[in-house]
Order: sequence, then structure tokens, then C-alpha cells
Amino acid sequence: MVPISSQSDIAYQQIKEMIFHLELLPGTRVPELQIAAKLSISRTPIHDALRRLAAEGLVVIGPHRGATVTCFSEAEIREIGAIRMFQDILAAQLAAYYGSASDFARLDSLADACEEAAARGDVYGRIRLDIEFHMAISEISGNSHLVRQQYEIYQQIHLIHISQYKDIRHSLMQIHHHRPLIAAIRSGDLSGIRTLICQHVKDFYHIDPYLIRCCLSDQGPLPPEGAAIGPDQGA
Amino acid sequence: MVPISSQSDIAYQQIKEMIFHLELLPGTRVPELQIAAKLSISRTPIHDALRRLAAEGLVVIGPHRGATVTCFSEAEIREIGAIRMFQDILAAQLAAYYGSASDFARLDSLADACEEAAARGDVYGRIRLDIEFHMAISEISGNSHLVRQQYEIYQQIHLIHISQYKDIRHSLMQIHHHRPLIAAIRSGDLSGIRTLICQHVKDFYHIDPYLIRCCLSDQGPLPPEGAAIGPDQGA
DNA sequence: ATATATTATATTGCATGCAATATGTCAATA
DNA sequence: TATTGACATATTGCATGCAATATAATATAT
Repeated sequence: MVPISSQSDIAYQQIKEMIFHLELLPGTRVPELQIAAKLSISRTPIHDALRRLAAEGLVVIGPHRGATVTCFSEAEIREIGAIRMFQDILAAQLAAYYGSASDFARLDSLADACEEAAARGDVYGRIRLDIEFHMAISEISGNSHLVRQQYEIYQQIHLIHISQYKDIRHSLMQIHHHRPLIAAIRSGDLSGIRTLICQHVKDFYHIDPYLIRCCLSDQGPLPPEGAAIGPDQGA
Repeated sequence: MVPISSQSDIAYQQIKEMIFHLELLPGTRVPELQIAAKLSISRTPIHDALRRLAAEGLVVIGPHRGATVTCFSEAEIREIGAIRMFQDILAAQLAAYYGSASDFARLDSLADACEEAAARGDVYGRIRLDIEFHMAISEISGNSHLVRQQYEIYQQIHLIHISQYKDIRHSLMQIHHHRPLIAAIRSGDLSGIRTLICQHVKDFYHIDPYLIRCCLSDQGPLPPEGAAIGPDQGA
């Protein structure tokens, strides 16, 4: 009675594993025939799996050029960070509303596991558990479409993190924000949630200070006068 | 030098047109062979096109069951509405920051076109132009990943709107909010942007009042005391 | 008459072959 | 030497055939 996986599903999982295990580095081509040989199946299910990975942003496909593992630019990382910040805030605020005591307990245990991985120097584990922690918040929100969107963007974030895990940037992952965030969610502290999430992501993704103000500032229009605001005259 | 479209791309466009023209109603099956015959091509590119449409949420695919046009439930519509609201706010606030005078002029002309369509009773045109208006804001934001996400969700919204266009719900589309929203974006009025977008979407999607407070309220924690807040004790 | 088991049909999942296109190599020329 | 051209190779796009599965219709038994 186990739901049997199709060849295409298996290929999808396998290729994703290769990407996340850095066996396929960003920028590497992923020829259908080569993967097909490695998995001992035909090209067709590989073809489907690659299109699916492309829809999720993990590979890029060009006409007659095939798939290459996505290589995110600095600009793209900033873009993804901005989206992630807003999504996380939505998810956490919904979780504060709909979450039960056992839901929050699960967050606690995930934060435990994440800190343990960090303590034992397990970089990959820390990355994976940090994502699991945030996905758990998303699931508590009860919004299934939000879960899907967050799953997608967190896969991209996963790829970004592991491919720079020996970079300085990697040290910017702030897992010590997890505990206060859980507390804010538990107590329904909306502005606390916003503040903590902004703090959590702003350094790694180089979030524009303007966007932080958008999330946190609650004082009317800015600037007080004048027409369009350019990115240049920002303080 | 025209970028030649593949059979798969053509099939993708054609099937999407059939869905948006209500030739394929929500809930109807979309057999590969049938579409293949209608377009005089083989099943393979149809297969690819349907998987792509599934990734965008316009059809649902089950194992060995094939594709059916997505039929959104009331709960899903609320979920999508909540996501849309937050995405729109992000897009508009970025547009306020990065937009030029000519960008805003384009918004004006799209608002014109939308009102004209409404005046002449062109329901389909009004739906399409309302979406074009919001996508234009997204494009002005300069965040290409946000544009992709909004494109996806607005396609789902398009399907939701046209399939209920003779419903009472349809009359809840508030295009008279366009002008003030442009003004708020022009002047960089952040809280005005939030207020107007909430007003714009809250009725149609039955957005929970709690989420409106999340977007607008700028007064600290709520409730002032106590642990988890349930959806029931909301006023 | 209802529920269950069986069979038949329709549809997809996968494999393979061929044609079309992109990419890299090498030679010829300015 | 750098650049352009032709050519060879690798890879995908599409078509088609077969096997596997779900869905619907039918028959059977209680």
C-alpha cells in the first residue's frame, strides 16, 4: 500500500540530491543521457524531472541547450532575500494566530536540533535544520499555498547556502534569533515577529534599509514631501 | 531572427488560452491525445506543456490520471488572497522606491484602460487589465523573482475571476482603488500603500481581519497578555 | 436492489529512433 | 596573431510503440 514512486519522481529526487550534495555544482550542465545512464533508465523521465527542477528554479533550461544547475547572482540573492523576508513575516504572523501549544513545542525541538548541529560544527546539518525550522512555521500557518511557495524559495536558499558554505557570508546565518522568534510567535507579538525576522535575514541577503523600514516603520509617508523617491537619496 | 517557439511552447500557450476562454472549464480533464489531435502534433510536447501548467497551478496532475483544470476551493481562494496581499504590498513599496515618472505614467494609462473596459461593460477586459495593472507595479519593482511569483499567482487569480465572472463575488473587484494607489506610490506613502491594497483585496478574498491588522496595525503586541491566540476569540 | 467482483476501455508512463539545433574544434585568411 | 568559416560532435525536440494503471461498465452474488 506504499504509494509507488514513478521513475520521474525518483529521478527528480536523485538529481536534487546530487545538487544539494554538491556533486553537481552550480553552472554545471546536466545532460539527460548522462543522468539516464547513471540511474539506468531512459531519457524521458529525466527530461520530466529536469523541467520540474527548472520550474522550481534549481536548474535553468535553454532551448536545445539543456539544463544547467542554477548559479544565483548577487542581485538575485538580494531579490530572493526580500521575498523571503515578506513571506516569513506572513507565515509567522499566521502561525501566531493559528498555532497550538504542540506546534510551538515542535518549533522548540527544531531549534534545539539546529543549535546542536551548530555546536558540533555540522554545517550542512545547520543549514538543513534552519530551513526545516522555517518550513515548520510555514506549515503551522495553515496556508498550503504559502507552504508551497516557501518550499520552493527555501530550496533555492538551500542551494545558495551550501554553495557558499565556506564563504564569509555563511557565518551571517543567525540561528540565535530562533528562540526569541518562537517567543514572539507564542505571545502574538506582531511587531516583535517583524523585527526579529528582519534582523534574521537582513545581513545575509543585504536587504535594502528601505525595505526594513517598510516592514518595521509605522510612521506615515517618507519622505514627508516630494514626488518619487530614488534609491540614491536614501540615507 | 525571431525567436522560434517550440511545439511545447505553442501547446502551453494554446492550452492556457483554452482555459482562460472557458473552453476548458475548471474540473474538466485535459487528455494529452485529445489536445494533440486538435493541435496536430504528437503527445510529447503536450505532455511537457501540461506539466508546466501544473507547476503554475492551472491544472492538477495525478499519477496515471492525467491533467484536470484546477478548481479552486473557497479555502484556497482565501489562501491565495492572503499571499497576493503581502506580495502586492512588497511590490508597490519597491515600486515607490525605484519607479520613474514614466513608470508611473504607464500605471496611469493602464488604470485608464481598465476604467474604460469597466465603463463599456467589458468584463473580460476589466479582469485582464486589472491584472496587467498589478503586474506593471511588480515590474516596476525591479525584482525579477517577485515578477515571476506574481505572474504565477495572477494567472491563478485570472482563472478564479473568469470562472466566477457572473457571480456576486465578481462585483467585489474594486478598480476604483487604482488611482489612489498610484498616488500613494508616487508620493512614497508607505502606510497609504498598505491601507489601499488591503482595501483593494479584502472583500473579494474574505481576508481575515487579523491579517489586515498585521498589515496596518502598528501598535505593539496583541493581545497585550496571554499565550497563543486562537482564531475564535477574534472580535 | 445493493454491493462486490470482473472485465473492458481509455489514458498515461516509459523506451527508443530520428531529425534539428547548439557547441566546440580546426583550418584558412586577413 | 586574431578572426572567421566550415565541419564534427554532443545534446535536445519530437514522434511513435508498448506496457502499466486508473476509470467505467458489466456481471454476479447476497
